[in-house]
Order: sequence, then structure tokens, then C-alpha cells
Amino acid sequence: MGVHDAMYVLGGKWKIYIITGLLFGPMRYSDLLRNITGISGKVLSRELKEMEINHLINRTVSSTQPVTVTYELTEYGESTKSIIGVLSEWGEDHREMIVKAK
Amino acid sequence: MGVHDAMYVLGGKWKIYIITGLLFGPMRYSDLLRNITGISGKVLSRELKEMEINHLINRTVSSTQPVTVTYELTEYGESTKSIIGVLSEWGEDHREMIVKAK
DNA sequence: CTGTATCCTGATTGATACTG
DNA sequence: CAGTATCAATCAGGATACAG
Repeated sequence: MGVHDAMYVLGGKWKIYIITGLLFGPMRYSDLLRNITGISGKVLSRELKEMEINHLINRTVSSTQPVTVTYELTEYGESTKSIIGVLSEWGEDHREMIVKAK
Repeated sequence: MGVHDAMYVLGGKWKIYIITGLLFGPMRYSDLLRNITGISGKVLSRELKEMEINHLINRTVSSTQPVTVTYELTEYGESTKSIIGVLSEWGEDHREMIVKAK
């Protein structure tokens, strides 16, 4: 089942939000940290590493002083736009249905 | 952002799989338990309860002996088909890209 | 059968300090 | 700036027993 594969790569609490952040262009580590509410540096590092291994994102180091690191979606990562798009659309269409169950 | 709302309702490890299970018709508690590999009874109960509060599913009790309980998607729950569909399609299209990063 | 209650363990996380 | 290491705290999950 393809759903399992998708969940393996995109599942968990943060990956969707990281991709959303990168959807409009490359971002630096600190930008992502500021942009994604609630995530900690440790978790962001780990998630980015996994996503790099999975070829969703590229990591680029600029040898400036101090060092800057930017992350951007690969072509493969961009292909998740369809998923984010549907999620976003569905969420907006059904906002009034949401009940705080947790 | 609609993505957050969608993630609130559908996020976590199991909801997508529960919905997938119910996509072809109502199922009983024990059927879901058998059908969804890895989930425990305790967690299934909790997830179903949350999904019921969120109006994704209906719970029907038949006063037979012993009691049987069936769960089925509401119309609202059915509307997530679009999401499952895209996830499944994406997963199948990109299966060869998946690397075991965790 | 369909759950709930309890206990217990391992994984996940946050905070902090630290490195290059 | 971009992380890593460490430790303490929290939480999620499994197993079991039990109730309706």
C-alpha cells in the first residue's frame, strides 16, 4: 500500500510543517527554527537529517563567517506539493468541523 | 493555515490507517484491531473515541449477545478520501526513492 | 465482544551547556 | 550560526486483568 510509504517519509509531527516552510524557497536552519512554532533545535536537526537521507531536501553549507546552512526542497521534495495542497484545502474547507478532542 | 487543522484531525500515527480500513465499509472493533498491524486495543479505543468526537466516524452499538460495535465513516470522514488518495498515489509513484533513515 | 484501569518500560522531548 | 551532548522529565505504548 502506497499510504504506508508516504507515511514513512512524511509521517511524524513535523515533516509536513518543514516542507511547508520550504515551499516558497530555501531557508536557513535558524529561519526554520523561528518559523515552525513549537519545534526545538534538537528535533529540527534530527528531522532535517532524516529528510536529507530521504532525498526530500538538499543541505548547502556556505563557508562564510559565521557559517550559514540553507535547506531547500529537491525536485522529489517539491513533488509533495500535491499532498500539502490537498491537506491545506481540506483543512480550510472543514475548519468549522474541528472539535478539540485532545 | 489549513494544514494545521488537517494535521490536528488526521495527525498522529494511526488515524490515516483507521480511515483507510473504513474506506470500503463499516468495520467492527475487533476487525479493525486485526486489520491494522501494530496497533493495540488501548490505542485503537482512544483513537476511535477522538475520531468520533471529531465527527469523522459514527459508532453503532448492536444489543446482540455479545455486544457488537461497528464504526463507519461519516460523510465528513468520507471527504478525507481525497487526502488518502493523494497519499497513496504519491507513495506508489515514489516507492523507489524511499530510504530507511530511521 | 468491546472496551477500561493499572502498572510498567522504553522512547521522545526540552533545557542547558558546549563545540567548530 | 548551526548544530551536538547530556541529563532530567514527560509521554506513549504494551501487557494484563477485569467490567458490562
